[in-house]
Amino acid sequence: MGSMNIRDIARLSGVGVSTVSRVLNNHPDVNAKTKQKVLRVMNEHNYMPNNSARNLKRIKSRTIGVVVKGITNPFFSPMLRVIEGELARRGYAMFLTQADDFADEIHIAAELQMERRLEGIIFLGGIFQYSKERLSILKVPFVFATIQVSSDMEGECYSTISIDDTLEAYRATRYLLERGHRRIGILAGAFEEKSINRLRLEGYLKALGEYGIGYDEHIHKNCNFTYKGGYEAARSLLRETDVTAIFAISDVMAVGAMRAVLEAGKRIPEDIAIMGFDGLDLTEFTYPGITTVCQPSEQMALEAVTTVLDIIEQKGNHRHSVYPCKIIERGSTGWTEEKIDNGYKGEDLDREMGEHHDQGKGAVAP
Amino acid sequence: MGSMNIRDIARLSGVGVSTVSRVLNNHPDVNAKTKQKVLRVMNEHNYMPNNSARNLKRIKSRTIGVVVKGITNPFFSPMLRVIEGELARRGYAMFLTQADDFADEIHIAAELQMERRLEGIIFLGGIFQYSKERLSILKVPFVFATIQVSSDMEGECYSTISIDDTLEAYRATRYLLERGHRRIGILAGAFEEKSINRLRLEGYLKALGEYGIGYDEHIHKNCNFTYKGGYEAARSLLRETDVTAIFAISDVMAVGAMRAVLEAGKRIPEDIAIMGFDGLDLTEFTYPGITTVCQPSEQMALEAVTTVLDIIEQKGNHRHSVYPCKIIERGSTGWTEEKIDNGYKGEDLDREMGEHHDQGKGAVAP
DNA sequence: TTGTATGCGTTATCAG
DNA sequence: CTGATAACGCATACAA
Repeated sequence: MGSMNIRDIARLSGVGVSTVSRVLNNHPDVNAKTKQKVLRVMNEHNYMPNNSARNLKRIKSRTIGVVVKGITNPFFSPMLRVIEGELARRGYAMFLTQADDFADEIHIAAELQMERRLEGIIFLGGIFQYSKERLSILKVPFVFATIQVSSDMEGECYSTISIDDTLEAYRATRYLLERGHRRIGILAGAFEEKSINRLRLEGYLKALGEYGIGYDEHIHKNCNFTYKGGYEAARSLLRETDVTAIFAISDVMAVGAMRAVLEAGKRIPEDIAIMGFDGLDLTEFTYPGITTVCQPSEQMALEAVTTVLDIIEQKGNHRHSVYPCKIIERGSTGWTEEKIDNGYKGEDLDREMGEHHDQGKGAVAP
Repeated sequence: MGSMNIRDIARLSGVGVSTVSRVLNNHPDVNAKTKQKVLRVMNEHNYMPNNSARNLKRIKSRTIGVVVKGITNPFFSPMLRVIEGELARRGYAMFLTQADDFADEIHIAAELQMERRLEGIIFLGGIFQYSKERLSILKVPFVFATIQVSSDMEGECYSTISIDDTLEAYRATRYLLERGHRRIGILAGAFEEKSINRLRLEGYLKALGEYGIGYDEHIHKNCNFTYKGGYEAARSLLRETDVTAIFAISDVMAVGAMRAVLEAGKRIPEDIAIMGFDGLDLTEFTYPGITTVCQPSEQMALEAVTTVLDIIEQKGNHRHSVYPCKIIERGSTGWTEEKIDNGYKGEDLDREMGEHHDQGKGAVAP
């Protein structure tokens, strides 16, 4: 048992294979009694249909593929929960796949659409520019979430759900400028790179420009998106420059930067203010909390599902949604955080952002 | 094009289908020139072999399935990197699958072994007890990593790679006791539950017992494994009790607890000491750093691969490895952390733990 | 309502 | 080194 096939089940149940197949696929027109018998035999031998064979024949699967670039990125966790939930609500299954940092997510999606007979694809994260030819291998509707995609393909061939990285970085920088900061260090990736790095840097520069402040390469630290990257970049910023504020273009780096500042004996926000980006729940639980540009990630996840399913079900066309972020003010930029006795300080955030209580899940099993 | 099959390629290349198949699978005995021609045709029409069909026929796939319970758990990120790297080095592919919190990972694995013709399975996280019957549906060698598994099946039927949760929690608690703490609050799950919760709680109680201290339900806070869970539990601990130390059985909770303590105006470690568990890299970048029971997760990941491949390749038998943890001392329990001018404080840790620089990867794309 | 026969795209077997 | 052909396990059209 275990390596039973549909024919074995048919024989043992005294029916034909097509009847077994019908039971398997919940076809309506099969005698209730026959169905029970077949199900019992299946259970007794714990029969398990072969997915490869099914997918080989099947035309539609009511399955949406989700290709995540860097599945361990904490930013995606709540989004995945929302996507799976909403897909289930509308009667679709989610097939989740991880793409490594240097993997070709389009190729992965292309293989998947065939293998799993996907009816749609949602990309989370990934690169910025795809050629028309590359995208053309995708035969089912697809949407890019959380990235602004540019390609030479007609915009009507796919959807995007994103934020305006430049605008939001601009707003974050203005936030600091308006509170008197003039020397604002920035932790980001290389300037040349076409990516969120670039876009957010442009917003930063635009805001500075409005205050008559030019680009200063000394206070732009090029670092990777890790705690350690933020820590080291902030350290050299403190050692070599006279910044009064640090803008980290990801919350993870902001956490590392915070460590560097406190370790150096400086106060936050009195000596150095810190601004993050993304809205990870971790930023609410550092001390002080980190002011951050919060992306409405769960709304965006919902929109990704709605968009792709609407197209599949012919209820809509490809569209390009841009969501506004919200600066969540916390102690790292001088906001007075409510204290322990005033009740749970996170309630406001919860109300704004919807349920995201299980974010930042720790080691459950290890 | 795009929906070409092996027969089309064969026809266009002027060869037989089996030759195309040989090219596809890198068989040695195919004329170099023929091979080039076939490859060219494949490329021109960007042919993509159908995985379902391949898996339907194939006997072996040189693929190891990795079933992760809670893939967004930061504890697993570095392990996955190690597993994939080591598998690749030995010529195997990794097929990564996520299992939801309440999903049946054994069932998922069973489907997968058939669908992908897996040659072995590695479980990361998951439940504690499996029945013999349930495990019997797995036909290929499998190992459980990071959990102690108990089942009524013979121990020779699978491998385990784990830590001694009870012993390590005992050591952590002793560490606090030896530094003078007598009122040590603990953040953990329900006592009844058979899980790491239970095991770690037992270690905690054993250490207390050796100092003549009994169980006090008031200072055992039952909370989920999130920042928020740790935060809220620690808050009520501070409000209702007189603890001088808090032992969080996961680092994520320790971070939340730290916030609660600082927010309440208490000092760490002078007023309240904090001990974590797991060894997440985040604990190095809070301020103060969090003393934690560091699991050798990357070594364990390596051992998981070695074990399962050795069995597959008949070089070894199932074994049960238990790895010792190491208490990484940091500021949260009074350890004097090196300051910014003394060079990068993480170097020692790096040397001990091997390469894990890319842990805690943040928002790369969003 | 049920059974039979065919083919999905590939690999394995065997014969050349 | 290469080609023809029979499975793999299932879903579906069609026949009963």
